[in-house]
Amino acid sequence: MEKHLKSKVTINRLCYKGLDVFAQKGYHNTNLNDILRELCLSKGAFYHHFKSKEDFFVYIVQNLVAQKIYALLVEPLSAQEDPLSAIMESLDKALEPGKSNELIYGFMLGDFLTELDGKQEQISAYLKDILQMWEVNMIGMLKTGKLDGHIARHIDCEGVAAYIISSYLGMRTMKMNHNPKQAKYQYLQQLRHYFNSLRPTAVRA
Amino acid sequence: MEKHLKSKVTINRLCYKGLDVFAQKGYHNTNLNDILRELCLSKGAFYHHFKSKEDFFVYIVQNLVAQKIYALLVEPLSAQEDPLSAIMESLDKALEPGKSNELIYGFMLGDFLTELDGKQEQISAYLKDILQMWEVNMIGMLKTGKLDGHIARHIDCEGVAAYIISSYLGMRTMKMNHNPKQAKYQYLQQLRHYFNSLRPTAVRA
DNA sequence: ATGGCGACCGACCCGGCGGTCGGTTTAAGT
DNA sequence: ACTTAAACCGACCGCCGGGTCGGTCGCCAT
Repeated sequence: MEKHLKSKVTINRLCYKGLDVFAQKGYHNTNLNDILRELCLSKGAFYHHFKSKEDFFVYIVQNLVAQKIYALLVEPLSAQEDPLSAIMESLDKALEPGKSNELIYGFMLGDFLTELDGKQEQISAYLKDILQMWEVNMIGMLKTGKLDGHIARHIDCEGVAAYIISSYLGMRTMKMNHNPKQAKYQYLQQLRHYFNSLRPTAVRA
Repeated sequence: MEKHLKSKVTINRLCYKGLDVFAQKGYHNTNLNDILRELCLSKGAFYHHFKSKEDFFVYIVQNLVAQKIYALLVEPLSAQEDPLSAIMESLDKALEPGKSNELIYGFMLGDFLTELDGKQEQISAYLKDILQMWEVNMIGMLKTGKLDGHIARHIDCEGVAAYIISSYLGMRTMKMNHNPKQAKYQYLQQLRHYFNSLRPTAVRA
């Protein structure tokens, strides 16, 4: 039974380190040797647990990334009655300069998609699935929010969700070097302006 | 003198095809052989004109991409007195499903940056320069627009510019597969809402 | 103890691709 | 006409990195 445990530990070490390196360098730029050297593991160990580099990556995406996205960005949307406040708060939290510095899960989704779309359709399908999970959930919340009077009736919820996610993903590309603190503040500030334009009282423009 | 001309023609063919392939497949995924085969040129021809793949790429970015960005997204900002209308119109035009289908120059800037940042600092510096040219220009226009009463006085122009560009870049990542017509419409619609929240009359929210 | 199997090792293979280099063609100068 | 150098050719190199494979070690069941 200790065998089984050791296996799990190794797989976990591989995945977390893999996520780290993939997030930093992208899929193609990452080579297994580097990961393995840092973990003091061999090629054999890797290919004992994973079928290929692609298999490895997909495993990471479907487990670590998807879970984190859900916990950070999807699930919190149901916490409040007002969807715009809920979105605001979830993004605020998601942009908190986290523990393992710079591992902002929403961002890397966009990065991977950008890199792999076109080529590697297989993989990007999984990535798109995750993004879509986020999107449809947000749309749903916006729609109920509209019924509850938190959002003006003429607003296109699909468009709003797409716009929010777009700005969130694009922010990473823009503000990579700058200090994250200020970038976050600026971003949330503008988002707040935008949200105000969606409120029922702010109709007529 | 015909020699010189022929050289220019070859360089042009290489660059346009290169831009095309780079935009589709990204920097690392693109290999020179493919480009050369399609153009019926040899390795020798390529390395006669360019020092390396990186040199080639930078040349394309600094010439074709930078010029196009300027013509499409920077220069039009000065065309109107109201910066928000000018930005709106420039993005509208930039998103027009263009001639050589799918060659949306603003997008590929973001794509390249996403792929190359971290690794390839050299190249991404050039990319960032172009983005920044766009950004500072937009900020300038917003500030004069504020003085002219087109924008509310409490608005943070830097934040607005960053937010606009972010949403523009991020939109590509999100809406890659969907029909561009609808995506464009949705995007511009939301941008309009956002812009309304920046107007002086729309203050108080 | 012993057989077996799962975890792991690391030398090796091999294809792809960036880059090189000696050679050939062709246009331009004299 | 002869030279010169440019544009261009394409076989070749060498490295890098994903993937393979025969082998070792040690836990566990019988």
